[in-house]
Amino acid sequence: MNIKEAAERTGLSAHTIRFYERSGLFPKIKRSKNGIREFRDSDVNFLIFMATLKKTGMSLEDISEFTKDGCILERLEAGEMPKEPVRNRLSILMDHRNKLLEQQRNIELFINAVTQKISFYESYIEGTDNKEAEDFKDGRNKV
Amino acid sequence: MNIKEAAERTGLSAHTIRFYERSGLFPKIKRSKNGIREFRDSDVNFLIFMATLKKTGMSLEDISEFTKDGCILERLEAGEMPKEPVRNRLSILMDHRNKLLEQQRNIELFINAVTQKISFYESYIEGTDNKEAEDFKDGRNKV
DNA sequence: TTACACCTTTGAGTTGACTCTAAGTCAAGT
DNA sequence: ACTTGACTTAGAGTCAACTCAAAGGTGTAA
Repeated sequence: MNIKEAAERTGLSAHTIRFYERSGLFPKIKRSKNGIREFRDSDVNFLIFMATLKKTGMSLEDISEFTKDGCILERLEAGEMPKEPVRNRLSILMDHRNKLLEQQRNIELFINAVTQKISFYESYIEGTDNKEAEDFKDGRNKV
Repeated sequence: MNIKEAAERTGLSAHTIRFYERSGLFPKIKRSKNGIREFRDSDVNFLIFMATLKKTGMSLEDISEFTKDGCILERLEAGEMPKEPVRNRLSILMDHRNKLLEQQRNIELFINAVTQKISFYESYIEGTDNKEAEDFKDGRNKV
């Protein structure tokens, strides 16, 4: 498929995909004889995974560290993959998973904080008294 | 307290705090007679709340929309706060909470995806067979 | 009094991540 | 043959969010 369809499927713009390739964020895409990129399903899946790494806060630099050894799976299946790059990927992914778990905890805490603030403002607008809101006003949250 | 201590307590740099004030991200901090910012605990709490909004993905622009009516609580207590700005804050917070809930769902999905990839790479390194890893290799994840 | 460690300002520089422009190629349709 | 709409490149431009620099003020301590 061409870059336009790949863009549609990944939710990235064609511009962005070219920019990513130039920046070494993923292995070079195969070209047709006139130099046009021909995306396979697996390329698109790779892009989608990268985009998800991105969405969950990984920097492009870290992503290119992750992808620098190219498409590992094909070589794994061919039995010609050294273990070192695989270990490298593994440690990047494990670090990222730890970050995600922390993010998950933070989000939960913050949802609670926001919910408290919401119920405080709500009770003000409704003119009702609200125990939670009163607690909230104890000076730790003068906003 | 001075800006240095406020920086330590909030985890922001003094530079960043000045930059935030300049950008209208929070109500101007009171100054001593020689123009030095004097932070109260409530200012620091406000900053921490803002920093958390930031950490959970709110843009500075949206944060300043949130804070543009200044320190509401003081005026609420004095009974001199119109309801409109409170409604405005409420709707910003509710939008943000929705985003957070979505983020929470996405992170969970992605933790699962990463965990699968991790167990695939692990089983490769250990040279063991792994049903999950085999499923994973079905062509949807050629990475 | 001199040194030091703070503080202040404005404006410029940096970084990351796009996003677009200009100038051009190529293939298919009318 | 010509138009249309894809594609290509290198390099420039944009935007958010800092981050720093220069030049100077203030207050305490030896």
